[in-house]
Amino acid sequence: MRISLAASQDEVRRHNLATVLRRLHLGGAVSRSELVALTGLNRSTVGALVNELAEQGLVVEEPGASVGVGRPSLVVAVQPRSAVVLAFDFRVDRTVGSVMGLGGDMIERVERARSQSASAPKIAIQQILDMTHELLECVPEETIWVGTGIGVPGIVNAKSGLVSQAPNLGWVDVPFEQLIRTSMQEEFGEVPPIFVSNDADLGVLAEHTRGRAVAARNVIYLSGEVGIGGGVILNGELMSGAGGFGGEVGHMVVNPSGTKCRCGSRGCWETVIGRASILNCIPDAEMYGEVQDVLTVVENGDDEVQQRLDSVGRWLGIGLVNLVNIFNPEVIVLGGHLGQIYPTVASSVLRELDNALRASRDQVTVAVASLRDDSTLIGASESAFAPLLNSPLETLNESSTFVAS
Amino acid sequence: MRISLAASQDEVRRHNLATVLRRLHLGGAVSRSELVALTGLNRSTVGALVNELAEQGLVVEEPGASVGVGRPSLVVAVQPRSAVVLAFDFRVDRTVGSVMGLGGDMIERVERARSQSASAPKIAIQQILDMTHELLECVPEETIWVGTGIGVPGIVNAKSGLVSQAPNLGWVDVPFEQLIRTSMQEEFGEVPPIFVSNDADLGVLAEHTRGRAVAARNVIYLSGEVGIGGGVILNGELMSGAGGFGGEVGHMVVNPSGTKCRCGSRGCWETVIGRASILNCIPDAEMYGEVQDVLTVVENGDDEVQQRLDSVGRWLGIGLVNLVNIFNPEVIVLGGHLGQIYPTVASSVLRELDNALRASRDQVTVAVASLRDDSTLIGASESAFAPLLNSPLETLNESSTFVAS
DNA sequence: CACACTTCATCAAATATTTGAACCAAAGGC
DNA sequence: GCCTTTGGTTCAAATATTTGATGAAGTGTG
Repeated sequence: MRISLAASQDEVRRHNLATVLRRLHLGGAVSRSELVALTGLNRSTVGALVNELAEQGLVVEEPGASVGVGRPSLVVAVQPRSAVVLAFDFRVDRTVGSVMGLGGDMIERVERARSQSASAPKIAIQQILDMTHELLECVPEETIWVGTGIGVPGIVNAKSGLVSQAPNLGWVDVPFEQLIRTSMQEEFGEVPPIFVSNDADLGVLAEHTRGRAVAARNVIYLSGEVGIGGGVILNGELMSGAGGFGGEVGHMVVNPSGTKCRCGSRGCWETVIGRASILNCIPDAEMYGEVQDVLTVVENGDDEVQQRLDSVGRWLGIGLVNLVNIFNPEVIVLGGHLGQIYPTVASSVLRELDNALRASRDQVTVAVASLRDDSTLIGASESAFAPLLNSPLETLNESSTFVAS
Repeated sequence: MRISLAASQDEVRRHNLATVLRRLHLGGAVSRSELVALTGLNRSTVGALVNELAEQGLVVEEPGASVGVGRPSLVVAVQPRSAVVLAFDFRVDRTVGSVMGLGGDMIERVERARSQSASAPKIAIQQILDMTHELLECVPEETIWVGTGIGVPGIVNAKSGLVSQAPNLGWVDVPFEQLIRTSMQEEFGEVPPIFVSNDADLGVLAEHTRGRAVAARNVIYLSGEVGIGGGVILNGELMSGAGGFGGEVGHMVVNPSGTKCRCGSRGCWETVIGRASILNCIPDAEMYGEVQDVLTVVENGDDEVQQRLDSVGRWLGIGLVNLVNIFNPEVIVLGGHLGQIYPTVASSVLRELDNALRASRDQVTVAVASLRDDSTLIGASESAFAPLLNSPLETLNESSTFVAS
């Protein structure tokens, strides 16, 4: 039987160091004395920890402005250019890439279109390599590259980096992480770890750490891209499931007598609230239209289209009832086209939501993603920062060879 | 913003002590050297930890049988009578109570029937008090009573012990924990902590710690009592949600055009796989029949009833598809009447289950609860042992006044 | 039956980390 | 200009794990 590993003394040090660095990365600059209050540690200990992080170049200390009587406390902040990650949001029609500094600074952001036919892994990887070159040039010297995070719209085993299924890309069992790693190694030599994850999982991570759901510990994020992806955070931790495939709420069956879904099942949620369902609200829009077109028509007072859109809203609500009953979350964050249409259909959604069990219904809020188009991108960067935030010294040591440019 | 509390040295000690005791409680007796291997700690450290637990009377050491060359290692085992908990499974038609010793020993088990009309909290509490008297008499002197766990078929906030809704009992917003505590205090003086939880949450806890799903870290338990309850363990931890109301999968809508559910919604899973759906497979059974009656009819070769039961099986499968897609669990454990009918309808269930996403489908196993009728009871005892297993010394100290009898 | 060999428990010393107190530095208030 | 308050620094004390040495308790072999 497995047993949670026992802790030793260096574990304590590592944990405390990680706690301090994570606080600075997520919450921004704070004074030393606030750190003392937040961590519950002794002044001396906090001092030692901050000094260690400062020696590593990860943080800087500056005299703070005096707020009242007494000696002003030193304000400690992360050094955004000390360690960076590369983040990619690999979408169906384009790839977005960025360099993010410690603390969440977006140092550079580039976007490259990609025709739907050019989704073959080989081409995809070449594109990412090109962008990597471009992005790394924006990083000052001496900066350490600690990792790369990539979001993919498909079913991904985050541990192995294997993309099991990505219907919108036409991928099946693509060992994406491995492919990227070998290509990068050919080009750059040894590279820091690469993390491939489901886009919605990264979306919820981002909205939880820097978006609409920072205050909540139980969050559901729904990505409306082409299909419907889902990411779930429970008790502050990303839900992954046995193989990292958890959270595929788009293929929750809400209407067993409904239309066939490409997953093989019938009446999946995706079939009634996916992008196509919204475009279908106006005639002939399915192939070329945009979600915004539908919203414009509604704004112009077309009652029939409004009613069709409300129907989508009702289905959205029906699925949300299930999620609320199952997860009892504090916040449900809607991204992509779901976030776009929500203001218009909110009343329909909320009316359905009242069918949820009262106790859970009372605790939940439905909201639109506040990071907008960058949820996945930011989540990707957070996933790549995770090792550094979990064990700063060790990760820095291992990554110290990856000095950018 | 919240921050995970930093660790100090005594935290380490507490954690290691807890690790060792938990291993002994869950996995039974092991030699000291095996503990060294399991925990990764040093021989000396393990020795010190075991000694401390032995001083507290929680464990005993005995010379082990020699298995090969070399000095035989001491075998360390829990002292089942050192610390006990009371566990109650509060059902619709009866209450089951037991005293459990450390290590999971069932020292005594009693059962009291209760007419459905006698479910008023006042009567319920009197029954529990009576049983408490009876159970405590079975405990040797000097034994420390560290807590009481109670499973209730309803929506419970485990933190506050408030039963928000328990339709089968007719309860709404009953502060069960508080009521029991005050009554117990009147009778016994100060008493150790009382934990009230949802019955299915305790079911999954039990099957995960001592039942069908010990090897898995992602488990779903479905209790088929009157309605359908659900308990979920993710990454080894019980999923609770924001208010402890999570896991109510019985009210997942699987058929929006279906029949009205008593929760107010329409087409909940409970309406198609609840006890009533099964009894409805044979005529006039709804009010007085037993699930076993239906199975007997099927065994006798009644094709029509078999087909009706298969239909229930299909609905079971449809809901499981959702759960598999959403949670990606390793094991789904069926309890209560769902466990009873499963052998008969397995093929129907599994056929539907093939509609789940392949990656998740391949990883999941459907099984019948191995603890049978005692899942909730055993889970209740584990919930009451939790504080002791998390911080042995502190809990023992606080509980030391509650010497049984 | 004695001796070598293996494995394990125990003890003292070493190491590492947090804690707490004393002391000093820096600001505001009177 | 002095006092009070707040906070950083330094150093000894306390505590937990690890290391290494030593002896104990078995098996196996000649």
